[in-house]
Amino acid sequence: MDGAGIFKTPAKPASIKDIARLANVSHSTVSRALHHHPLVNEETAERIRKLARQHGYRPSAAARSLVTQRSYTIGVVVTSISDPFVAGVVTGIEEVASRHGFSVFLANSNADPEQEIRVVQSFDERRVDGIVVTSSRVGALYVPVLSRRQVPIVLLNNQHPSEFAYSVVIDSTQGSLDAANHLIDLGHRRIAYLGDEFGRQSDTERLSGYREALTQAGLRFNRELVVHGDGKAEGAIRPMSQLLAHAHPPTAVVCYNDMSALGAMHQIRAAGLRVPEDISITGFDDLHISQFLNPPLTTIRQPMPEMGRMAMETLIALLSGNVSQQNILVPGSLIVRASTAPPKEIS
Amino acid sequence: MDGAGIFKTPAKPASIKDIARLANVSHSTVSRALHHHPLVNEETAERIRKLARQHGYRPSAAARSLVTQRSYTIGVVVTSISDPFVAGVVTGIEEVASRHGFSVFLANSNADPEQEIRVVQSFDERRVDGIVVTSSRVGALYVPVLSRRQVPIVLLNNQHPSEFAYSVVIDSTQGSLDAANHLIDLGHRRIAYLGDEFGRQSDTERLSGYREALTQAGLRFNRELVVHGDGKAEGAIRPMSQLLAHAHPPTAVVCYNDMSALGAMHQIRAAGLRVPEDISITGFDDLHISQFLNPPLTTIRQPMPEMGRMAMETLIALLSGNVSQQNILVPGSLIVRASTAPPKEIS
DNA sequence: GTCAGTGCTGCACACGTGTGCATCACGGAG
DNA sequence: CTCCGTGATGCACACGTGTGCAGCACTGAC
Repeated sequence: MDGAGIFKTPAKPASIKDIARLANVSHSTVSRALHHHPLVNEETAERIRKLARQHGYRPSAAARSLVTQRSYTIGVVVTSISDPFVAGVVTGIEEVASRHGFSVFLANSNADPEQEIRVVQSFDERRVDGIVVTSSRVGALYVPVLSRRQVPIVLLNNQHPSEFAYSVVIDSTQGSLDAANHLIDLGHRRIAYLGDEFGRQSDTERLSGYREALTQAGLRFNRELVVHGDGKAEGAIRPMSQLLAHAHPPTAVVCYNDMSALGAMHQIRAAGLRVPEDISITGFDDLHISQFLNPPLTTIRQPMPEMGRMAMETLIALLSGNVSQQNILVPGSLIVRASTAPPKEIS
Repeated sequence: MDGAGIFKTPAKPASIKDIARLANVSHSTVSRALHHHPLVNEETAERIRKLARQHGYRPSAAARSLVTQRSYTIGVVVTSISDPFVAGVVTGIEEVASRHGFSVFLANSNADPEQEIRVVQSFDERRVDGIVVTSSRVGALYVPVLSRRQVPIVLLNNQHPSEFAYSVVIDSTQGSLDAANHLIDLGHRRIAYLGDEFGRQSDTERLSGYREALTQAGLRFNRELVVHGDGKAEGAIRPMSQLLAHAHPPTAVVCYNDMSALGAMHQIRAAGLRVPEDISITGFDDLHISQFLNPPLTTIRQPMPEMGRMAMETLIALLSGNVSQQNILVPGSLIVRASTAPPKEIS
């Protein structure tokens, strides 16, 4: 917050002028030599480059970006990097960014609007060339920044889809429908949905996918079988025990994501029941750990790094002036594992 | 890699001179007004600040850092942000950094020396005020940067501890000793160690902690019960099946970390055995998911965000010229859960 | 009326880099 | 010898901000 205080002065790095002095030329010539400008004599250029190498000269990105009006940095806002889904996405973003010479600023918002404002302000001062936002719940805050400077913003699995032009989004509806259909195919008739009360857009879509599957199969939609957690494992405990306390508990649960599924399974075991013998469970994400769970989790895979890559590539396309597909809808894929099985009895 | 190409020019943000023109003063006065310099008339200062607010003026960090010789950025190098341990640490780092007005550059090295060099070079060009490195295997690469510029570097759970002055490290030896002692107290006599072939320093320490526990308990150390994975779940499959194929399989396994334990448990079940009835398992880290596993994992907790916070606070202390404790050894704590139990029979 | 003091403001430079334009040396053609 | 083209280099400015120092207007004391 303050950043003030007495600072120990580090050794000043070599500047372009230092190299120029050593080579007995002007700093312009050094600049051109390092950029392989054709107008510089090849011999002197090589001599300059050698000197620069020897003295470990690194051009100051700050000075350069001051004149070029381009920082070659992007800002990434996430709710929490501890969220494994987010981490997977950021991996993809960073990979593409680094390959194209961009550095990435990472900032957590903790889903706190005030913090999110501060983050955007700092990105603004840093003059980032673009911004990627994952799973934000406060999309509206970006409008001022977007309109004042023309910084391209790409939203990834955002909760306010219509607000912005560019986005990468998983097909939640279809994924959830696939998960529910899988359970129906196995013979389940009483299927619950365990959602995320904070997942404004995605929760709505996943709920409607689940609902559509029921409708298509001629099953009636039961409000009592819809409960909500917070998208985390611990948050699934209460809603799951709520389902278990029901007079006719479900034989299967479609969970908002893998972490919710993890918490749900934990609570099912705590109640002395087994997965999938007593209750089948599906997740959403296919986190790396999900295949190693006991039982391994049936889920809808989101290609997280790939989605991150797409977001960053969209950003780069925008920065290059290329027209880019505005809204990318990414299909999920059903991964069947051992957490789902036919129900014990016809209920 | 290139970063070149035709760029769409975004709207140029308001500069300090624009505000100066609007306020009919020189840019110096604007600068002073915004910094609440006492020599500026309070009325005009307020007028200037209002104008700046209205026009959404944000000072350019690049220009500022050019003259102040301070970027208020730090670089964080990690092997992979997808690693949940790393993500936990970065959360702590980012929290403290943001609170002190620092922005953080995040870069993955993928444990690739070449990539790590590129990362350090880019941090160098960005003139970061400090660097945090987590779990690096290639510490020696930082020496050139460290010596040329005087950029403070803090290493977190690094594998080359003696190379640098400042570090935050978990007490691996004691943690591993605690885990092994816990198993011995439960009555286990044939205890295996499943390590990480890449964890140069930490693996050595955890192995020696395990070994010391055996010695103290009067148990003989058996080379055949020491196997190595790669610190990831899938990497634990092969060494674990190796242990299971042994003529006298162990009744308990001390694992290098939670992810290895996850893979080991998976393989144990694949062999038709149960945890903890047939084999007890301990981990190291206490990842967020570990409490929700089936069975919940007994492990040594590393306070990941806290360690990240300590690393960043060390950095800030160094930047403020305060002397700081050079090497912080963080104690782990044994968390007993259901993956450990007394052995079935006396072996 | 002069002078010192005070309160405020602008000038001018610095930070490190990129680049349009002028300049310079040189060589060849007329 | 003059003229002009060519290849290489430097000058000078710009980018946006911070700051030492000079300078201004005004006030009050003598």
